[in-house]
Amino acid sequence: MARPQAFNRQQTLGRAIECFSLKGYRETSLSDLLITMNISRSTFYNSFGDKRQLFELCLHTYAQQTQQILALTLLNKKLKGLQAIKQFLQLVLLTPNEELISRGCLLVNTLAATARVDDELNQLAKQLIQPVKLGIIQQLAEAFDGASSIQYGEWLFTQLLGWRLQTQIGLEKSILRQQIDWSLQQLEQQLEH
Amino acid sequence: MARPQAFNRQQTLGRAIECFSLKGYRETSLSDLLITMNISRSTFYNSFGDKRQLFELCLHTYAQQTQQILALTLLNKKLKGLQAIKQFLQLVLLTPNEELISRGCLLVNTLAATARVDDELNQLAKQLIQPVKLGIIQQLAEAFDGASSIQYGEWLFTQLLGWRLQTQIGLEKSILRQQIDWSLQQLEQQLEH
DNA sequence: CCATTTATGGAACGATCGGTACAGAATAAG
DNA sequence: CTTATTCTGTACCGATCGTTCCATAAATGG
Repeated sequence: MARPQAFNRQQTLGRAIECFSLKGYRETSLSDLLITMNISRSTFYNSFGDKRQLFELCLHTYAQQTQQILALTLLNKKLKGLQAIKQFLQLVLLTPNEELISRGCLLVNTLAATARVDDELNQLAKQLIQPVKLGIIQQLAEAFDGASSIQYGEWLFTQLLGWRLQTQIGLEKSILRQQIDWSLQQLEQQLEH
Repeated sequence: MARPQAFNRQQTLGRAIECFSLKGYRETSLSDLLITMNISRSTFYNSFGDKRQLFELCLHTYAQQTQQILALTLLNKKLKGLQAIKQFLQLVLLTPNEELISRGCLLVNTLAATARVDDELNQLAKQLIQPVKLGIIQQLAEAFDGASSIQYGEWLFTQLLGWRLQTQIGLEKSILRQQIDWSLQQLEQQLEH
């Protein structure tokens, strides 16, 4: 009865996520988005509301994808304790796609960029990244008592933020892998005592 | 023979650093700067060139201040090895000034904000923060062999980036102190072996 | 053909950005 | 006083920003 939608919404949204991950919310102009998403100005506003609505949609979508990686590793139950965490970190930080690495994490980038600039987006990003921290803590709870798992989880989460920043700056992959191994090795030593 | 400069250049520059530390280079508008620095538009351009020149001056000035903290702790030689590093981290991350903490580090903020957006500023920030990493490595060299001190230094530097981001997001000071202690404790354990 | 919906292109909007130009008042030393 | 320099206020520039509107073409089903 009517003309069907010509573009793939999922794919177009993915391109927007790439765009925002590269430059962040403010630094990404509408022109950047239109070119990357390959749609017209009119179609953009008809299909995604406006720039901010699209960005929030990207945050939610990206967070959902991250949640899936969490489910594949931490909540898998096939990998035990620290081994699951190591695989999660490697999967998230050492993805074979070179661009994915240098592009950084949309949530962490947004956290850093919106602090004291855009409270609303900052709160949203903080909320959406919470499951990652909780997932790590929950996984650590298999090996440590409650207090320790929280402490070690927060400690690992801090390092995750640092690694995310390092990948953006261009730390060599081999060193990154080395650091991940070493950090988890420290936790393993705590297990033995 | 002529009218003297009315404003304190050092102090005005310090306010500009606060401004840029809060919002970053791009998000800080000229109006923000003029209000915070409390000078007129004309004086601004007469005394500091333009926005970018001022920002680069701020980066250099801030780096120099950081260098002084480095000199007071790491290069002091009164504090040995890990103890000096711990004091440096505490001094840099747990400064009593509440605003200083939540404001974050100008260099790290710039590193994160300019990646893939402004290569020139990114390179400059990367170059100016290098002495911090090297200082840590150099200090570690008192206790470890060359390869290990580099590895552990890079590891600590990554965590420094993470802690910087956490302070921006609002991690509790007590937890931050706890994490610093624990990370250095891990290094001490390496010493005993 | 008609109606409906999706697409596109272009023009224009107000706002803000960084930066410039200029006229004039203030403060110094000769 | 004159001269030199510093400051301020204001008006303006071109560029870019996100956004809205409108006219119109394209693709579907009845």
